[in-house]
Amino acid sequence: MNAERATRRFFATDPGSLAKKLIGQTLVRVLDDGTRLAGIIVETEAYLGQRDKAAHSYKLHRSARNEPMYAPPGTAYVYFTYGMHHCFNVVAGAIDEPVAVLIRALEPQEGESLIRLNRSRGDERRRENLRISDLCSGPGKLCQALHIDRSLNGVDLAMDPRLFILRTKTRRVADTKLTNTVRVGIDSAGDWKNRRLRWYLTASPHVSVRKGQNPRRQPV
DNA sequence: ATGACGATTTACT
DNA sequence: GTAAATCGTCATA
Repeated sequence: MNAERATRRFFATDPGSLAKKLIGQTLVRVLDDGTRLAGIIVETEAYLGQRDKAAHSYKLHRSARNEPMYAPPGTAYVYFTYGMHHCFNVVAGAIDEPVAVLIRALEPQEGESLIRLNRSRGDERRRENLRISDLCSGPGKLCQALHIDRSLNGVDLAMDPRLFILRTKTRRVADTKLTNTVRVGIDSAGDWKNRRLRWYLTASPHVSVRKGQNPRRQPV
């Protein structure tokens, strides 16, 4: 209802603002066979570029890996980490300004059965036991769930048929429904690890980690 | 050429 | 709580 594909203009803002705007919007992945997988974005983190010690683009570092961060806003930056996981970012700001928003968690919306299969690694027992809140509750999990890998690195989210953001124009999640806290997994970022550049939908059970709470012990 | 490490996830003690 | 899995990237030589 009243949903439109996000255009370049939507992404052309500072990463903190985009991180907040993205909460509540829908991430859509269309597979080559036309299958559609989607989820509502419930958790994001902003990476501020040149001055941000936790960003891949700290001090304007530029390499083959993070090249998409220098591309126009609305570009996908997908990278491979820990030898086994992918992370998906939305490039923000302006061209040659390497800032981005990491998408950290989704509430599954379309294609749950295939998402469940993607997350089960061929283990039927595991597929049955996965809770809905385990499907996309982390940056690596949601990439595995929606088949997002380096083949989508650098694509234009405003134009590419395989990956885009569906934006509900008349709705926007109120700040009062969001928790704003420190980013996850950036322990070596010095004082930047204390900056509150992470946002999540406070009431959502699909968030990756909560302050002082082990996600594995969350009730169904 | 080599070694350390990572914007993570999972299983296990 | 701790540790393993697993490999591309980066800094150093």
